[in-house]
Amino acid sequence: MRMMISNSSSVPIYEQIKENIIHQIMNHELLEGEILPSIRSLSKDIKISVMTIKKAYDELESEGYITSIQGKGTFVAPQNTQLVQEQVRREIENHIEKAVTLSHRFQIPVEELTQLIEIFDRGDEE
Amino acid sequence: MRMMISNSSSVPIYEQIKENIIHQIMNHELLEGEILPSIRSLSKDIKISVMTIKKAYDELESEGYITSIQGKGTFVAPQNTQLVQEQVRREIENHIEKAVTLSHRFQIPVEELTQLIEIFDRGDEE
DNA sequence: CCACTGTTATATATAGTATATAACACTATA
DNA sequence: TATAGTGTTATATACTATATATAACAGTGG
Repeated sequence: MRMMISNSSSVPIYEQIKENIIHQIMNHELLEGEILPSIRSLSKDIKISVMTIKKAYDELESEGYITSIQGKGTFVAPQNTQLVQEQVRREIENHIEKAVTLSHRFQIPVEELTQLIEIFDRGDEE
Repeated sequence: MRMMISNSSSVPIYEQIKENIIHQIMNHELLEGEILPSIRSLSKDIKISVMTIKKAYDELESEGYITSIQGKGTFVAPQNTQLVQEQVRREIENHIEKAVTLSHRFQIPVEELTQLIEIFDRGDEE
């Protein structure tokens, strides 16, 4: 499993692990039902304490991303696509709203925002 | 001075104070050269330890927002408008880029983003 | 001198983060 | 059934960030 951890970051290690896994689920690099590395193996792999991995997995489970089964392992939970879509829309709205608010505050024409969208829209497709 | 502090927030108090003052400077509610409340008076006012206020002011000073003069007080530093504009543009670009990336990842047409801009653009002017 | 500024230092408390270790419980399999 | 792998729970320890309280020091201005 791909997992980049910065030990010096101010972001807690368990948060980095969470973000990493959520990101992989969102990008379908991890699929529904797929098994995650066991707590102990991931612990050895990235040299992080078992308890820290456990904390990350616990929170991911309580947030509905994964499911742990004692004795078997930890698996990617079925995605509630509608819920995900709603969360994503909310996140997008937040970004746009903040951008617009900043434009107003500093008198930047909103046309520049639409231009930025076009630029990133092109530059982002691979 | 207007200052809302949430004691239960996960955001540190000194960070909340910083954000609050930066926001007021950005919105020209605090003007260049204007004097800020003294550390002790603000401490009494919002019932926060002197040292916490000091920490907030220290960081604001090292970030160039304010200037402290021993025995006199703490003042809003002259704004480097060009630098501010650049920072704002960078922040706006970040928001737009994230919104576009999410749209791509979840196959939401970017046209919806431009629509959102229009909506917030209208809704935001008072 | 006095009353207000900011500055520095010390001690203390609490919470979050991270580690190490151990024991327990469940599953699958040789 | 023994064993080796899972997750779970508990305990102790350490470090850091945050926040508080208190005190003393230093500069400004009336």
